[in-house]
Amino acid sequence: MRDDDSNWFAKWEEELPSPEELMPLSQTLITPDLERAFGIRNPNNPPPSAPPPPPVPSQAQNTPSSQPNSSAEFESSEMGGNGGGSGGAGVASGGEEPARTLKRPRLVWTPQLHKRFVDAVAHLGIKNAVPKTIMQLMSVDGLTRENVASHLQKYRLYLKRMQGISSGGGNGGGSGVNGNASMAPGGSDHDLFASTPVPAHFLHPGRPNSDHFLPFVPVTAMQHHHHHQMAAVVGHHHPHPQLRPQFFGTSPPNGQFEHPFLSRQSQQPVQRMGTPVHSGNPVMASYVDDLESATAATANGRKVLTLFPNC
DNA sequence: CATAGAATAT
DNA sequence: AATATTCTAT
Repeated sequence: MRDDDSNWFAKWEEELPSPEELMPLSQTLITPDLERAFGIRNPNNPPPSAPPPPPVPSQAQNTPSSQPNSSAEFESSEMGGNGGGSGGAGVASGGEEPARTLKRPRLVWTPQLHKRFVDAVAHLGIKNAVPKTIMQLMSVDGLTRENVASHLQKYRLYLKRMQGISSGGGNGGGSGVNGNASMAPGGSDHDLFASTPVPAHFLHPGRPNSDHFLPFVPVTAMQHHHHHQMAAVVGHHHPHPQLRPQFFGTSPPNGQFEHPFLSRQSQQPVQRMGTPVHSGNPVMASYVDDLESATAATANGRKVLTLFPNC
């Protein structure tokens, strides 16, 4: 009589690991608005018709005022009970913040994004589930290793907590929002983590098992029509040459197929945005920061970037 | 030197 | 509380 939790589990697994479904994990954090604002385009998400050239001030050297204001076009996603909302668009204005050292808004992990995260981890296996790999597998443009690492850290704590209590976590259902706040002693990420079921192997430390599923499928599909904006965020501010998993599939010029995740991407000075900040550092390309569809309200002046509205 | 992980800061 | 940033170990 205690196997009722195996249900949601199986269900979850069923719809989860479809490599083919996962492969095209190419979501972008950059919203169309952002693309327009920056004059950048997503090779994956080319607009059907040529959009009118927005009065983009073209990159102006390092003008601090180049702060992309958040012109958030709220998706008007109806959320249950959201009263209020973000009504006003805060035109930040004001002062010119030193755009130098642009700081990117905090990434908001939505259930969808988290799902991708968990899926990636599940496919990689705990052993290979390291930030970098996860990040690559997720293929979420804009997502950084640091973002994933931070989330991973917290996720691990969550898992530990669950192991401690062994009771579940069940939520599952999954259908949408659930006002379930369930257990978790002293926990708090309920809603988020609980939204996504946890793979069994995660809870079992010692498990000789395991091969998970197949290795991977040769990524070839990348042009699928799926307008699903995943999330948007990020910029960069660190002297860390981040790689940009934008085009993964496509036959490698090497003629050799390699696992996308294992592929050594090293640092590719991919300069793709229309922000040729030539302030002296050709490698420093800060980009994207703005938000759209946001429900995140500001809390304190801290600009928050929110991901997709809801599922 | 780069990355993972924990610790710490915001 | 949720993320980011920093520090340390590998």
